[in-house]
Amino acid sequence: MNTVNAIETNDVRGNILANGQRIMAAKGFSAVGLNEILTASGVPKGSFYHYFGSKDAFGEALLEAYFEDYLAELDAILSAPGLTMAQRLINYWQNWQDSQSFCDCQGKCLAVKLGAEVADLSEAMRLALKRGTAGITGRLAHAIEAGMAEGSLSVAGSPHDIAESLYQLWLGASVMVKISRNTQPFGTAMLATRQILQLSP
Amino acid sequence: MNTVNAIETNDVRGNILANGQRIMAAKGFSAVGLNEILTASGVPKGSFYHYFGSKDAFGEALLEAYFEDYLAELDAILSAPGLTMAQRLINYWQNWQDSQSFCDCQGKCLAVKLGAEVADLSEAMRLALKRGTAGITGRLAHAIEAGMAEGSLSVAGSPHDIAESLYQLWLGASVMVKISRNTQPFGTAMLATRQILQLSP
DNA sequence: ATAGTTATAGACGACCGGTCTAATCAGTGT
DNA sequence: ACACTGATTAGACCGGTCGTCTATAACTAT
Repeated sequence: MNTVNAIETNDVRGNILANGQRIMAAKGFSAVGLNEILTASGVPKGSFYHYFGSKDAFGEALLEAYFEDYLAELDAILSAPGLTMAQRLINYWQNWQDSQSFCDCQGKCLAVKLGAEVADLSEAMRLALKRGTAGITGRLAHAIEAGMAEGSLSVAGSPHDIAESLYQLWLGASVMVKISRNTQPFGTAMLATRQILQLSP
Repeated sequence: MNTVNAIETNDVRGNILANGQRIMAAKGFSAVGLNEILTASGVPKGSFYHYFGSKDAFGEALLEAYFEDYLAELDAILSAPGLTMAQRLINYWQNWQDSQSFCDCQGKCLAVKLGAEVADLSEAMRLALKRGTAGITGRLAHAIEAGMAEGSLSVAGSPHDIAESLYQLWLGASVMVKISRNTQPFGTAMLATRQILQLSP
């Protein structure tokens, strides 16, 4: 017990998580076997249960690692210097659009890909998703509030409700992009977003 | 070849589809084996491949049957007598809300449950989803147009764009309901919907 | 009744899933 | 150099997967 949490993100563990994130963002949770992730990581099958208690626990860790990075990037976008809050928010959604348009519209957002599939499957993963998405909408709500204070945008209703509706909108738009294999849904989502934030189209 | 499409919806075939719909709406596509559906239907395994070519083809038939019923119900709601178009549209989303709040928020909408999971997995199922959702947004767009014509609502932008954004919003709200196990996201989605349709909250 | 088609029945194969135990490795203190 | 300890790996294990295949049953039509 000399290294309680010394190098918490062990090289191997982090590698498995990174590969799992990439592969499951493309194929889903149930459709992917541990074998695929482990061979892609160059890690033997037997090692898995040394790092994770089960596939469920692995999924939970996966989501937690994902949201940690995601929220860090969101924080960076929402505190970019020299911009109004309205511009920062638009940049966030612009960034969303870009990160979901890769390679046959497969995208890499785990909330989009795994949300509906996993919420009814694993309580641990559901709660990880709940924490992560709550972190996102909370930050968006603060940003909207700040934008109202500085006068760069205005909304009808509570900032938190608006933040949640906008997140729902973009979540749904991402699903539609997957279904239609076309980024056009992001266009209409952006129009609706600008309308709700009362920005010029 | 005496019964080309005589009793198209054979009792057995329809039974398999109905049970598959129920089970997959709860557990997803990849996580459910044919065995579970067939034993639930009281149909032996061997019969399956008489009615469906593969699990993929079954999924496609499942989605087609689902959207057929869905669109019929949507048509009924959007032509209910003695109501304005605005009221009919609100009824549609009220109905959506009710049909997704059952039993631990598992819902029964296959577009919500299977959309993200299946779009990257099977081209046939993806196209079935695309056709079905296009049917929904198309009807919503017409309804919005009619509502504008009769003066019961008004929107900023093209009715079709608005219809798509509203559908995206409710799709995302349904995912969030699954994640949070709470119907509150439907509340904010309804607020945003009324705002976009410029109806009194 | 009989021939021919349609549907049911379920065993079977090849494979892959997650899980667990036993062996191996690496590193430390002496 | 060596035993000891914990971290890591290897692979067996059992159950379930989809899909196939043959044999039987139920109809239909002549």
